[in-house]
Amino acid sequence: MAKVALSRREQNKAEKRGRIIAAARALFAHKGFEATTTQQIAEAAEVAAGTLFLYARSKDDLLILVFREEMIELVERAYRLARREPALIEQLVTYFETFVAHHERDLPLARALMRQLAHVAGADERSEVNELMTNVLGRLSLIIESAKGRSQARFETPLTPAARAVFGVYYFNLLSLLNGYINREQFDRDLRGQLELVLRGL
Amino acid sequence: MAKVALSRREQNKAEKRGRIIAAARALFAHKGFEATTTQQIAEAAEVAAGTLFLYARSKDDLLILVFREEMIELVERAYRLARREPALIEQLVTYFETFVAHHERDLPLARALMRQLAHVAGADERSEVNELMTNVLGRLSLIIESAKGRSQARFETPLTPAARAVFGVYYFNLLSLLNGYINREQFDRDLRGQLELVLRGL
DNA sequence: CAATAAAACTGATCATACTCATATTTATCC
DNA sequence: GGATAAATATGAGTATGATCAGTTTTATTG
Repeated sequence: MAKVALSRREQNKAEKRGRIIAAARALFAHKGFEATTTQQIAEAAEVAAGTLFLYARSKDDLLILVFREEMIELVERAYRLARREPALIEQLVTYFETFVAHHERDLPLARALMRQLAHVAGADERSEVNELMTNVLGRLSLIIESAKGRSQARFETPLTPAARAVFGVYYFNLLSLLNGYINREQFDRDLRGQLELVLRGL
Repeated sequence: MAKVALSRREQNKAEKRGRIIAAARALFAHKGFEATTTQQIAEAAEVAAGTLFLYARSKDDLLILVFREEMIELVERAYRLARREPALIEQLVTYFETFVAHHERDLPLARALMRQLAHVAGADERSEVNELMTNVLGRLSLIIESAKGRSQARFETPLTPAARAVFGVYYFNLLSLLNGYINREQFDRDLRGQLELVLRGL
């Protein structure tokens, strides 16, 4: 921990930020995203209504604030679990299923979060989301790279495009799940089937 | 045209609907989606503020109203253009590039539209969006199926999963473009590279 | 055609995300 | 440590998407 010499100001800000995130997380989980008002979050965090918008550009932005650390841990865990699998297809399935299992705890909220991730507002938000995506795609690249060593992927396969293609497949299926076009069972089947297809080629 | 025997009521509704769509389209194009108020649309369409919400459940929903027919034609045109190509990879690239060329005329609006398509509100909207997606994916399936006949795709490749996988790849790249992570040139390169990858397998 | 019912429309009203002029708190300087 | 500047917080105010009780228009019935 390199948390030395936090000035009074920085302490207060960090503390307030923490209260806001905690309040937002609790209310979103309890009442849902739309049903939660920014007033309620402000009250629960014991800050004024306007203060909220010094820490998040918008209500939507609160979602990113709330989920950022959570997502970083999730990606880490998904990667750890995926690495234990011997076959590339299982690694990919495990990686993505770990995400979905997490999202399944609160599908409406995950839906709101995905909406926000897919519609970044400005430069600041873009770089935040980009950081997260880089993390997710980076792990995917590592998984694919290691599969090359086990002869489960061609050596010529470029890692970044491969990771992005595979993620695209996952993402579209996730949207189908979150928007109620398919259920979890179908999602599992579809994802696996499509990933197999991508590994083999059409 | 099977437009026989429109009752007075149906006539009025169709006319009003048309005015609302036209007004919304014009204002969105001219001032952008966020900067356009529902009041302005109502005024331009010469209906009361509340009437708007009898034709669209929400402001966001107006986007779907505005773009539905447009999208149907676009898919048709993209399919026609794609069929002229001899190679599967070129067919896919052409199909998707036709979409993007259309979206490029107004990127912010396309971004708003994609956001809405990815976040359907209720059952009615879901079926509307579903209809559109079925159309898009259906054409994709046809393209892939015909490639089987030319030995550019395996016979065993299941069409629907293949179409969905390929679309997923496109969709994720489209989001990157719309959110400003990449520019058009990069998009073109990335899309082609990733589609080639999916055709060959990893 | 008058009476009744059903559908469609209206616009004042409401709820709430977000702003901004003002006040308060914290840091800096001599 | 008092004065000044900078950063942060406040909450009343604003803009606007959405609602809904009341009105108007259209259809139906006898």
